[in-house]
Amino acid sequence: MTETRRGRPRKAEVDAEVLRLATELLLERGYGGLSTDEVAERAGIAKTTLYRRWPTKDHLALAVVRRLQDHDEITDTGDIERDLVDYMEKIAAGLDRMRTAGGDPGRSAGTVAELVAAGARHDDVGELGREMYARRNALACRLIEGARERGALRADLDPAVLLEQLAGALYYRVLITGEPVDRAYAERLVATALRGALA
Amino acid sequence: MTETRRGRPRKAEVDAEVLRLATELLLERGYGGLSTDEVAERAGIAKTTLYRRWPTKDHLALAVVRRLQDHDEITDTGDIERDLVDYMEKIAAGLDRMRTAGGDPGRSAGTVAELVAAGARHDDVGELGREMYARRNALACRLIEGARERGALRADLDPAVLLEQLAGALYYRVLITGEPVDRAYAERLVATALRGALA
DNA sequence: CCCTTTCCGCTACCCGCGTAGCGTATAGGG
DNA sequence: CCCTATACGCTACGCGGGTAGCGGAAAGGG
Repeated sequence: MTETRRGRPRKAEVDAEVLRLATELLLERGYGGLSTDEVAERAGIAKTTLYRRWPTKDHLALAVVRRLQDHDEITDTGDIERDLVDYMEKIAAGLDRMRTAGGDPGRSAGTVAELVAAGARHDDVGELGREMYARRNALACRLIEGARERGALRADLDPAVLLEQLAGALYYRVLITGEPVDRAYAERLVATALRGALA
Repeated sequence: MTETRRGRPRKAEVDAEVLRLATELLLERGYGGLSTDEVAERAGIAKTTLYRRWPTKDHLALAVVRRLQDHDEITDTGDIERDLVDYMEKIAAGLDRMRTAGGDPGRSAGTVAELVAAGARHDDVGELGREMYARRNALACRLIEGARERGALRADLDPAVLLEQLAGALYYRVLITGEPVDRAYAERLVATALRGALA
């Protein structure tokens, strides 16, 4: 399984140090303030060395964000409404984690939007991003299916559609309208989705 | 009301011609393929003349898209479910209108994502974009409120939340998961949102 | 011990966005 | 008729992302 390494091995410290510096710049100054030239210079390496590891700035930025997001878990209390509200809040907190230093809470649109665009520019970046979502959504899907099996939710409910309604509304607010996402909104959102709109 | 113009007036044909060329490039090659240098050269004007009218490439691209999108109307048949499905399809069609030439239908993520990012980069671009959405959503809100007043929808329903659920799910698919949006999906989505998830 | 492979740092370069500064053209206002 | 404000075209430049090509360094394999 372990591929035999040929040729001169990479300096191991470089990856960690570059990610550290890139994280610092991204969180401090936002996506536009993250410069590959500056990261390379501060890390004391040649730009070409950086580009050998991350073929574009977009790849580097995604790597940074992945490290910031890899902590999510989902709690299952048996109260589906409460669990979904918690899940929404966790997503919002994750988005908030990549807002610019000094920026208003709930206003992380810049970096998120740039990453979405990055995913559209490079297939592999988009694929990696989608994997992040897929893993998280798989957990949430199980949550919903559990509730459905014990009779709390409609038998014909498609968990994916419900999740898209909920997470979609969140992202719509963050990316498009720019309105903040707080717990009060998460509660209204989940309540509306669960109870439906029909009289 | 009409401000008296001082100084040399702008050449009127330039605006139309630049928008024409920019539209062509944007639809043909996508956001990255739209180059201010090339537009200016093809239009036979100096780059500075272009930048006097649109202060950044992002502003120019938004102007192009606004022209492409200004046709939307909403039909009110009295059947709220059908009207909402139609509305979802109109949004999807609008997104599709700015996909790259030769690209798969439903795969307009690139340009849309870049525009969202552009809105985050420049406050005024974001504001203009939000105005586009606000106008369209105001119409849809009236549709929903009409249905609510005649008793078809819950009295305590917040129209804005319902709209965010629906449009949000659409954009979530287009921007994040990259899955296509067709009429079948619109129907499932609206049905789930209206009937709710609870058993 | 050489050979190949990969990495590294360096310099030099292209491209696209956006700006600065200049001389000139063209309008309205006194 | 001049004055001022604005537009225009031009050249030159700065910045950031990304690539090409070189000489040299560090590993494994025959």
